[in-house]
Amino acid sequence: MVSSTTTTQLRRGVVGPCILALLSTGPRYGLQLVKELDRSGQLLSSQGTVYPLLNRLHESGLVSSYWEMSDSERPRRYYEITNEGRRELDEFRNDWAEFAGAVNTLMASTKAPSSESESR
Amino acid sequence: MVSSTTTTQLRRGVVGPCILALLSTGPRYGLQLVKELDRSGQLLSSQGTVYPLLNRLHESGLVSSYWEMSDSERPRRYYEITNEGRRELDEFRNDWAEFAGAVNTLMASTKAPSSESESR
DNA sequence: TGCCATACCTTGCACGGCAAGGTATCTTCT
DNA sequence: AGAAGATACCTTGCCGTGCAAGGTATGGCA
Repeated sequence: MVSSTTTTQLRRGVVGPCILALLSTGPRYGLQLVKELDRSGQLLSSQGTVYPLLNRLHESGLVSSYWEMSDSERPRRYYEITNEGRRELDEFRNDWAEFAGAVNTLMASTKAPSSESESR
Repeated sequence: MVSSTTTTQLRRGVVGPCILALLSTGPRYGLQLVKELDRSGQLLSSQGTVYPLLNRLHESGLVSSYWEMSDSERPRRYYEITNEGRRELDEFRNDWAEFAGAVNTLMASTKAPSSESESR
């Protein structure tokens, strides 16, 4: 609040699941995730978020990783979602839907009067 | 993540605006806000969130307050939204819509295949 | 040789929600 | 009268997470 970074606060607890979501469609390496998240709207602003996060996800067993050594490119560390990761992701989708629904409801129900015909 | 309190993280940056939203329909006192938020879904779990938050909102000039002394009831401190508070609230609504939209898009676009017909 | 881009990673800060604890007053029950 | 509970206020200290800033290494290109 007040701070310029309203969205930074909103991101809390969301970036991890977003990464899981991306990984659920296929493996990626760190920088790639940064770029994709960056492109997906306001979901990320720095590498300093992603690498520690990937470590945490790894330690929690939600993702696994492997190095890909090519002799023509930088070595890359790819991450893959695990089954447990998929379970977490599903759970998040539920939590998120419920939470966002609650916020939307509150925001809508307190909105300036125009022609209310609220249900609920 | 991993922690039992996924929603706690989601609440970050949202509770303040929710309070502003409630206040935008009329003044309330602390405990009342706690109860209303509690009832509005998963938006709050403790008084320890609300009172410090109200202080911050007050210091930032987003709300004002006055004491209501009744000889038949506990003294209550009522909070009212200020014009600046309304501005903040509007801004939040935009930020939130955009952010939630980004999350929803990502979550939807990575969802299990059933019969994709993505636009965008 | 120097420089940029790509890739990895760490450190320390700041912020906000939360549990736990604390005070005071009024009512109700025994 | 004394205890218990409800209602109202408030503070303190912890913890997780995102972020800026900084740091390393290697390949390509001029």
